[in-house]
Amino acid sequence: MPVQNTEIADIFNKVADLLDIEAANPFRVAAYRRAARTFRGMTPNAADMVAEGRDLTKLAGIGDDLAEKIREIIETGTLGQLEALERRLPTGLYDLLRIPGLGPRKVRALHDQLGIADVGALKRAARSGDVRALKGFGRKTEANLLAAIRKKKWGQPRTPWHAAEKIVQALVAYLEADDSVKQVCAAGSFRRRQSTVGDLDILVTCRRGSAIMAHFVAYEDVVRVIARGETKSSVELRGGLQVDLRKLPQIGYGAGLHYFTGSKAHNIAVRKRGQHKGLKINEYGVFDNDARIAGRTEQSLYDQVDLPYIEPELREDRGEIAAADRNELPELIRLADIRGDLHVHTRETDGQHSLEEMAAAARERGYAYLAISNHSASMTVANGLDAGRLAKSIDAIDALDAQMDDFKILKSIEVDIRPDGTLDLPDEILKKLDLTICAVHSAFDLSRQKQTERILRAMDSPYFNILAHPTGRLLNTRDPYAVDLERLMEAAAARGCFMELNAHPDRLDLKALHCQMARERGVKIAINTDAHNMDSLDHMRLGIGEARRGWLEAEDVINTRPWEALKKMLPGS
DNA sequence: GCCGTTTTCGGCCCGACTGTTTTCAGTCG
Repeated sequence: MPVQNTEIADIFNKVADLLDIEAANPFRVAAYRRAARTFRGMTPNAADMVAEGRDLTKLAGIGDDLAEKIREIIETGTLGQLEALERRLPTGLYDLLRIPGLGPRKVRALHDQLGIADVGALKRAARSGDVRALKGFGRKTEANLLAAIRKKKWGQPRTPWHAAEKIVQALVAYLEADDSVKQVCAAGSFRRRQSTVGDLDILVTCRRGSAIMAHFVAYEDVVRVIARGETKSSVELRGGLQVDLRKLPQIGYGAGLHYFTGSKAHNIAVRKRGQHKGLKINEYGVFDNDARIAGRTEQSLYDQVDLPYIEPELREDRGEIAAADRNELPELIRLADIRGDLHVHTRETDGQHSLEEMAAAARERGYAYLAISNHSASMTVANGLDAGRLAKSIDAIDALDAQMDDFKILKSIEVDIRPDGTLDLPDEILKKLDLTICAVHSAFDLSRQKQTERILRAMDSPYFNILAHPTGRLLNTRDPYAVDLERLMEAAAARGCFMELNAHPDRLDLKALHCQMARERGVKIAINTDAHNMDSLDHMRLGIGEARRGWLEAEDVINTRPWEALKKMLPGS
């Protein structure tokens, strides 16, 4: 398998970490981190770009030197510079850097003066009181380090967006209950709708003399106050999530909201744009010399740098600023654009509710249609349907559908793609369906090439319509299987089939970056919930969030269309 | 190490809070 972009990013991040500890020029360190970020957020494979002879220095933050290092990584799988660094410094220092409160300077002091090379050694030194004796350290630092090690805080998994949303709702309601509070808003990666969030950034504006920080740290779920100041406080909640509260002046609310929404890369790009115009942009406003000229709203800030408003979901410095400059920002899809769900299960297999109940629940949500897509036979653990049971299910759907005049129930199946690339049910029964969802549920560990060929072969079937959860990832649980998505997308575009954005909170698969890739290649997406019960139909909004991060417009999504229009897009109709 | 609306050299985004400090470095976002 060719070297992946994420591997290049990892190597550059490691180089940056070790150079940082060696106290190299901080801008040199930043250059490696910026390059790492470029590769983590890029869809074309750098290895392919090199093979095609494309110029890597056209990429943001890549100059001659880094381009050469990228070529070395692609050819050898490693970087001599990193190996040299790792000969000088123990690799256990990577873990030390991840401990909150330890940055490159302190890690270096621990290593040089106490010979500490890993977390275990730090723990022993802190317990014996050696750490507090170092210049720049003290009793409190030592105690904080021990506490952090004990809680393994640095390895904590990120919180899924939907779990963060529950926490946000409760906390926002609590803050709003304080009479002095005027506005409350959750910013950060939560507002950008990232599928997982590392911490929460809550912003407030208050009346004069507010005691909001005291109110905040008194919240019942707070287990630890990390920092408490006039305008900023940080706490840890039960469950480990860190929440930062910032108090903003009303006059700079928009600038603060922009700043704390991020992403960091987007902010830097916008601020640089301001610099070119002689303006200073910070969390308090837009300043011309010392005069504030904008910042009450986000719009006023974008106005000053001659850009239209950019939706939070797009603020990743992945082309949105250039697109805004050309006035070519996408008009992002909204929940109200969705007309039906094409992937739900019933009690017939592993769902919790009946066909009638699921249809009624879909109708309640204002949908015009619902496709019943139960599992196929080889999913024995889910009581998958064989041809006989599917035929009966088809009759039941037809019977119920006949009773409805303003709602359509569609006959579908989530048919397994077998390891050899054949579909799990015969064509004779598949042809009786309105559409099919095709899915990989087994043999996740095939080589990248075999997995890709397996799915490509399945796509050859005239009854292949939608590829379900195309990478199989489960957030915080299972990595995506190895597959060449670019080839799959090219094939999907050529064969007129579609890819799913599975809105299940642990899947969100395709992820945003891949949605953007599909859009660029003209592959349309179906956003489906994979609901196994009525309530889960509401996961659609999670899918919409991910789709918006992936630049999708209503036009790019097939289930924004009336059924008659969608039907015409399916092969064979 | 990158990069150019003043630059091929000399800049590089910016501010709050903590802890260890008598005026600030380090960390964090």
